[in-house]
Amino acid sequence: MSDENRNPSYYYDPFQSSHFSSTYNDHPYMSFTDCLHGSGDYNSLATNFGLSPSTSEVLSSVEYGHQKHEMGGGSESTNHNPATPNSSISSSSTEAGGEEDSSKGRRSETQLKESEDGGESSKKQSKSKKKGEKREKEPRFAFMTKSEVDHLEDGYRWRKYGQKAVKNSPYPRSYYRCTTQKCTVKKRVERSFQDPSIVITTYEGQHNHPIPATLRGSGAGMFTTSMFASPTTGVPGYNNPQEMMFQMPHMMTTNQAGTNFAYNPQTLTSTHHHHHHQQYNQGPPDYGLLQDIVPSMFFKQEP
DNA sequence: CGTTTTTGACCAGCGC
DNA sequence: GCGCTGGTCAAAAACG
Repeated sequence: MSDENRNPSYYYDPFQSSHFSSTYNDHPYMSFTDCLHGSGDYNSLATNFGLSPSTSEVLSSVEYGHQKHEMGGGSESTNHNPATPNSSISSSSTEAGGEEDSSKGRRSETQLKESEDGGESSKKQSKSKKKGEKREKEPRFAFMTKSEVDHLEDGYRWRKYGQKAVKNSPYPRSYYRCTTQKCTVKKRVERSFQDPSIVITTYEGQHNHPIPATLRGSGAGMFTTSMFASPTTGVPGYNNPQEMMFQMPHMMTTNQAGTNFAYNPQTLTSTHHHHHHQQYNQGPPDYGLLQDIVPSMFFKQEP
């Protein structure tokens, strides 16, 4: 049931409201139209990105788990004039229940606390990781999308392994896992508790396998993206979600030829062009959609 | 019949 | 230590 209600709403809401306030757990959250916690890795990110647009529009995204860039000067004065008045989303955000949560300036330690079993309890069959080997905190990446469907289609196969209710939110959060056995990538999907039209997708980990050739020429998953190297320079300690946000795009931050705000869906289909043998993380990778999408919302201003 | 979803139980971390 | 919250497991159900 539930066919793919592709409801591509092209809404662009670059930092409109700037008061980021909540902190979900330790994950920095953003306000309505802004962003929220993020995670994931570049590969998956890009890959996933490739398909998101087809289903809906990405509003913003965040990534952390790698090195930290100090953007400084972020300044919360996001009064950057919404270039697009259509940001209907934000309009409602004005009140939307007036829930801004306690904007506790708590520092968000973006750490994936996943400690494994503490001590060998009696049970604990599955997961034979008892070697004191801690779970590695893999990078995560999250982005917001305006979509009617919770689960966005990407080129990968996911198996839902859990669902939990989100506090203060009528919408539950779903946990997915890549069906590929070697793949440890997890995906978390939830709908914004303030803007039901927005879904928040969070990827965690990186795919160690190619995208299943399930979708035939549908325009999904064409990014093999092995670009972007992951420096992993220690764990970041963001203080403000803002910082985090600006950080995420650091991959394309390099300069992005001029922050073009054009997020043409067509880019999607015309991405497979450069098919050389250079599959290394180095070199000028084609950012593909990322270039179109991300920058538009992340670079509201220039340093 | 294999696979995915559903769903409650379970577990780990944090705050009190 | 207890209770809350978030995340995962796993058995059964649902799905193809």
